[in-house]
Amino acid sequence: MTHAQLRPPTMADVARLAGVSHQTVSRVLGDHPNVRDETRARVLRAIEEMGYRRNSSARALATRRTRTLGVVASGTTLYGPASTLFALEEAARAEGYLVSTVSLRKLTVEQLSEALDHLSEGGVEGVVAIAPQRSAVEALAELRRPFPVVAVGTGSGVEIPSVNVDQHLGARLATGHLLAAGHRKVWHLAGPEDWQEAADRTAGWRATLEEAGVEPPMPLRGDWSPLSGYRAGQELAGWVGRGLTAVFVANDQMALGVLRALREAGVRTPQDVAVVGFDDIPESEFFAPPLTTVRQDFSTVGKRSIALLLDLIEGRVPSGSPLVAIEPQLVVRASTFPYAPQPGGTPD
Amino acid sequence: MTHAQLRPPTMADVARLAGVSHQTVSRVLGDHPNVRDETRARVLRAIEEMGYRRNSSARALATRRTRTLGVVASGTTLYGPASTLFALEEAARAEGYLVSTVSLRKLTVEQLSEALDHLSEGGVEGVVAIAPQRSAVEALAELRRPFPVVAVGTGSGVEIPSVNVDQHLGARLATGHLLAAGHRKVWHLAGPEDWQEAADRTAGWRATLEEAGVEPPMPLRGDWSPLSGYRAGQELAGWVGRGLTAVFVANDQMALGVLRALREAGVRTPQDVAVVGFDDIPESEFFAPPLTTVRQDFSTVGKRSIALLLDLIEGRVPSGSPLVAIEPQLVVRASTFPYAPQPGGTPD
DNA sequence: GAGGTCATTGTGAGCGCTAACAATTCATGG
DNA sequence: CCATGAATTGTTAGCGCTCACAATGACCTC
Repeated sequence: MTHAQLRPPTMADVARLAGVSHQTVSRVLGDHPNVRDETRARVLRAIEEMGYRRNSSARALATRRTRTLGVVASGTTLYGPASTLFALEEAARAEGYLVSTVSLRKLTVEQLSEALDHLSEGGVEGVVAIAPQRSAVEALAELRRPFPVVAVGTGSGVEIPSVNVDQHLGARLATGHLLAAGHRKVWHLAGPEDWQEAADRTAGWRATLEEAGVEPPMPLRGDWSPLSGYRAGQELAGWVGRGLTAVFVANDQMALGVLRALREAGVRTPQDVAVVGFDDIPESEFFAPPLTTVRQDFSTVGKRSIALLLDLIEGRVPSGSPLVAIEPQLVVRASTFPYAPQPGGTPD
Repeated sequence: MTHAQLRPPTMADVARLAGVSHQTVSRVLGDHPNVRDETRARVLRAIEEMGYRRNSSARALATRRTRTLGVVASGTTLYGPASTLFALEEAARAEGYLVSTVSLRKLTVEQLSEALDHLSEGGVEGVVAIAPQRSAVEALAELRRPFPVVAVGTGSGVEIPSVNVDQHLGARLATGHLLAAGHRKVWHLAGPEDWQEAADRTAGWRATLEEAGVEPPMPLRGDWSPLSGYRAGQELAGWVGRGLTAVFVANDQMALGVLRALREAGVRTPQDVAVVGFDDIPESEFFAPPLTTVRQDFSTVGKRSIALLLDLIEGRVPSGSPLVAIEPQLVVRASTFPYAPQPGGTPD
């Protein structure tokens, strides 16, 4: 920088230095074709020399486009939401959009409403809501909002465009795997009642058992945390010897708690009881024993969500089906078979 | 909404409906004191009726303030960065700022530079960089940037204002705990060489041993992943019976891998070998056995970082010391003592 | 009742950019 | 050699808001 300035340089300053009009500078910056090479070079040199950066607010005002998207999420320190968030940001950036995030501790209607207001004040053109709680989605549908909203993980049957992993299928993979391994019945530790994904997993588990002609036992319920899994595991341990040989746990963290409870109760996994989780968090492979689980493709979720949102923003007809469902994948490890595959050898 | 409009309503539209000037509307929105109650009510009614929302770009252009902060981070699906990110966003929102995030897969100089450009295009007033790799911070210091930058987790001795958890102290707590428990020597599985936090933890471990008059053994090195911990654990298992009775592992995920490797080698924890981790991820309490570890207060990190950044942006003298160091806390569990505290009873 | 103060409201001028159109230059061919 | 049109550049008018200041009117003081 040649000299410090109080105000950052404007397009007009650059134009003056380059001996052109400000509009020509704008054209160079906008990659407009009709600019002579020599002129373009002169302008670029002036921009470089002054350290000029286009003022985004002025640009947004003139174009009526902020090129910013919003994301509302909760539980962002958990693997699933964090992965989704990451995938969303990456996909948005690839399209030239900036992402502003609001992370909530609890997904109440008020919090959600405040979050949307905050994002709206920030001028976002659209929002992706990672809102897996039914109440939240219903609230979302009611709220008056000046931009399109796409929901993630809300399941089907909602009035809002949404992108989902097929939880029902995931639960069928998990439950079917246990039945195929010879277990007569599969118990279930479900997630919180209000979560659509929890409900879908439970439904998939139930359907698989019923199709096999098995009466589903009463599912236990946790709150996704390892602690709630631990408590449920203590209860499950009481059923060993009375027909319990296999459990489908609605997420990996709770499965971790279940494994600990079983171990403490002297129940061996998988010899006495087989356990399947859901999510495939990075730790699962190193649990005691390594956990069979269901992997979700968050990267695809992110890409599809952003694509859908941009379609809505630009007024295009959505390119995919209105309700996107992404296939999950079963990852088999030692918690369901009496052998331990080598770490690092997990299928991708 | 009474009727759909092609263009969203402007301040002038609201003013017309309320029978005042646009400036009065602006005053109502800005909570300016000198507005008659009756007038304010009339304006608010008009705003409500038209569903008016202030245009953030125009406001930003006129005030020269976007009220947006940027965050650059990598490894955002890991517990530490995700927690920091969450804390940053929450703290910024409390101050009325929006946060735009760029999550990088790898923290190379190019990626970092692109990320800052992207945020700059988005008009951020300042950036927090979660950049724990030394090379990244050095690059950051070099880059020409039109806004202040605060680093997190870069350790001291950097030319950039930064906020850190005192890693050295954390390592001393961990190592000292093992020595106090009667272990003669403490082995160490370090994090990646380029990470300042890894280096600080190693230094703290080394210093503690040397002060106790113990020759530090050669540390092993991992990459934070459970898999690298597993491989290191296999090597460590070979030293059992040759003086190895305690290991300080630089993070919880690697500790998980170590625990599995020891278990598979028939080594009991903590009876044969005691293990301490670092981070206190939510799963640690449910490892086999529950892991003694060092907890970092990410919430404070977030608050201090935002406070520091805002000081810089507003040209204030930073209110705290220029280099903020936050105290970590030892959490003792079963992996270092032959008893298992009840889950849920962990100190906060 | 002239002059002063205060609270309240209005007016005009930008903020820095892009879009639309106008103006200029340049090459080309009849 | 000038008409014709394409390529290139400049001019003007906003985008919707806030800031500084001007104007208005109510109320007080002497």
